[in-house]
Amino acid sequence: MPRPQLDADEIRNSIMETAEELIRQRGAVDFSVSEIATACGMSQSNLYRYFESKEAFYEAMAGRWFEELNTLMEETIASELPAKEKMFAFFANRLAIKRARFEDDPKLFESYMEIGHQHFEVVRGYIDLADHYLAVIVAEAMAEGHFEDMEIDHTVSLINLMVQPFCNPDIMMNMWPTSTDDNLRIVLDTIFIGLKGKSPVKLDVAPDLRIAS
Amino acid sequence: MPRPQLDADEIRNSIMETAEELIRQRGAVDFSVSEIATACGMSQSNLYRYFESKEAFYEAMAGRWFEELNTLMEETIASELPAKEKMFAFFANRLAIKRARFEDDPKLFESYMEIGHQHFEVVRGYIDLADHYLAVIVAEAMAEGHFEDMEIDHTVSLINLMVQPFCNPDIMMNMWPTSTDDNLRIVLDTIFIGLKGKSPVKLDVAPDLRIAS
Amino acid sequence: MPRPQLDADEIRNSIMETAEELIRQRGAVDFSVSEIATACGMSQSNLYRYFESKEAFYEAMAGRWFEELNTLMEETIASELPAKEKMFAFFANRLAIKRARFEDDPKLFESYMEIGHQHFEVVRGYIDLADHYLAVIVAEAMAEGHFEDMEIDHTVSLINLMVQPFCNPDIMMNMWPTSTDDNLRIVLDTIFIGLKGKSPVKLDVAPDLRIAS
Amino acid sequence: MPRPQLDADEIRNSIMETAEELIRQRGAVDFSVSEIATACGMSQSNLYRYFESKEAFYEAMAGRWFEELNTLMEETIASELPAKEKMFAFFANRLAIKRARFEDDPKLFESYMEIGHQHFEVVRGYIDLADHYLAVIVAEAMAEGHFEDMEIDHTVSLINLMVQPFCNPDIMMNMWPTSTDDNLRIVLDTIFIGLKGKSPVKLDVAPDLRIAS
DNA sequence: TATGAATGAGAATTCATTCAT
DNA sequence: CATGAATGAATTCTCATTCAT
Repeated sequence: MPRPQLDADEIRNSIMETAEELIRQRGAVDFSVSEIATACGMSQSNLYRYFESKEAFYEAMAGRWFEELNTLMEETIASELPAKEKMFAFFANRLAIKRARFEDDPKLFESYMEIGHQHFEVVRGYIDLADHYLAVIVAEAMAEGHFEDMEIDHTVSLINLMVQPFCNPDIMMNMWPTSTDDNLRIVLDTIFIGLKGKSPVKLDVAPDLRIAS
Repeated sequence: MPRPQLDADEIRNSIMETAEELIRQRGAVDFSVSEIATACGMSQSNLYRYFESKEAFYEAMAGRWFEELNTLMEETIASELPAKEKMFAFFANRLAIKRARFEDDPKLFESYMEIGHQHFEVVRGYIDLADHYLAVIVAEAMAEGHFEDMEIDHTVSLINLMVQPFCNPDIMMNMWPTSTDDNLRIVLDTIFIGLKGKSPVKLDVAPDLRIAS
Repeated sequence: MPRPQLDADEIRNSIMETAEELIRQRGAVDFSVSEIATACGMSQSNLYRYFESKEAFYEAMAGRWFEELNTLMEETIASELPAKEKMFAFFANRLAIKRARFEDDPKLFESYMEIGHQHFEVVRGYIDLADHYLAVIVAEAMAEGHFEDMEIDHTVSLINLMVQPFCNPDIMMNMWPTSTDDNLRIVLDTIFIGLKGKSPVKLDVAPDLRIAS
Repeated sequence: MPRPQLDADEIRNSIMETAEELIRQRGAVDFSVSEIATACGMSQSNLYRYFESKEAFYEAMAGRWFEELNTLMEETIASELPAKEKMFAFFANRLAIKRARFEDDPKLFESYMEIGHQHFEVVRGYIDLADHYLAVIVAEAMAEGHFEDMEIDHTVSLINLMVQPFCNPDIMMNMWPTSTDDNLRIVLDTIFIGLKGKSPVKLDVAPDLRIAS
């Protein structure tokens, strides 16, 4: 009578939780498989039952970071908001989560950043996905008459640039009090008002961060 | 007749230059002592004549990054400018150097960042020193009547916060076009005008980054 | 009511058949218990119900190779043929099987050779047994008047030597078209005619392989 | 004053000699780097100073086996003999060496065979080289009027086939007394006399091993 | 001053094997 | 009868570091 293998995922998760605990204590740099295994109270070899390789483990850890964010993005995209509100939600929802995480444990937050830097493919995947979704929203916005005379890719990349402080955790970490919902709204307002096809170039020169009261 | 030991320093330097070259080519992650040694055309063991350990080597590399910046800070501090101008110089001078370095070789710049992350004690030392110098300037400013009713530590940390985009290379790397002299001046103006003891708290909410055209 | 334990043997057999399939696909080198288990659609641990160890499994595989050959040898020995015919049958019967196997799947054949090399004890057992049987036949032949003045051991080993290309699969693999029934008969004829006690040494020089059209 | 690094090759050699000793004692299967290292009285890590990897070590061992044989082949090729004599020398010279080695230590011989099986690329290289040289000789023979109406590749492969028992150590090991100079000469005679373009196909069927008195 | 030689600790990974269920 | 979980020993390989010369 085979035991249910349902726990596999649970164990995987509990391993990752333990690993998080480890990270909380000693940072994310350079821990060895055996260290994690010990922390989990199991043998190295057994860890390999749950993660194909150390690399895979790190990927899973990175994935874990993005799980909730991904769900949120998808939900936002699926919602029926008008384009501008959808875009706001798109950024604000995720901002809220990141902020919460940071406030919960800044050091852990930073450690996840580090993992992200070291396993950038995973991050890159998330970024690409987010870019894709943003493009979808921008397309909707265009259908509603916004961003006239602009090309969609150009628009997406400009928005991405201006919105960095509310997206990019590296920056957020350093500019914490600035990365607020309020400022996000101001930036998006500016974008929706100001971004037209006439003078896209000016923006590279102009104050791309006219973040205001 | 023992030659002056100055050679040692020269060699140390040339090693570090070679290492920089290496980093330029292949990033800063994970190079081994033997790799550096080979690049320098010497034996691993000989490297140990010049650096006590790999750790020490990295520290020296990190220190190297700050050398010029440190000198500049000291010179600025020693100068006879009025407090506000001194503070501007204090930040602008270093900003100029960092900008130059970044423009010279962005990848190398990033690699140094990485080294900095991994050997944060060195960075921390520099930051603490900069904080100290900033405190000195703030004290001078106070003596001149600025920042009335503010405590010095609080003032220093608030200034630090607002001035991040012109200081913190991690942020600079991401917000390159924004981290300009002009914007720096605007920020400092704002600080000198706005920073008074009455409502320090407001700043967390208020536009801490009124960076303008 | 315990079912007859015969099942066990059946399963053992089906495992080995699956293993053979595996070998057909990817050679015999270095497969792991878990690989076999997966191929058999069962757990590693369950394999241990049927084979005490990996070693035992390989032994069984090697044994499998010899099973049919062993039976054949025994039958031939038990038969009532005159010694010379019996000896011919002794070699020709097995040659036929090996040839059939080789022609059926040369790669599998080679893989079994490999297993044989790596688990030579099993092979050795078979060889010793064959030697023993050959000795029996030689004894019968002597009783019939052949090989006069020869010592039985010497005779056996000389015959063995000359008969290698029809016995030793390593050689057969390389000299396939030569290892025919016809040539076998010629060799045996030569042996029965030529092998007398007077000048056993001559054979080292003389035509030990007068294999002819 | 740097110590001479001349010894590197010597050490490499002495390691291989020790390894040979090891092989003599316990066969060639599956020894680990650490086992060799221990036998050599050095640390595993130090072995890596002399061989880039275990694979490289095995390759060197295999290469070692062929060194002398390669030299001999080259010398023979360079010699001024008539084609037929050159071909005889080509095979006989190497046969002599292999025979000597076998007689010196049959078990070691067998172990080298095993290494060869497991690192066939090296062996393959040698075989290809030998094929190439044989082709050169055959070309010379053709220039002298032999093998008329035959294609060179076909001729080479036919010769290779017939000459196996004097070339292929796997076979030699099993047919030791047969793989003599005398028989080699007979085979080559047969080849030079019999191998003509008229009926190349017949040979596959016909007595390719008419090794005679 | 500089070298080559050598090492020991530790890395990831694999695998045969055991055992409670 | 069969499973999944777990392990421990082994393997190859890397690397910072030391030391006699």
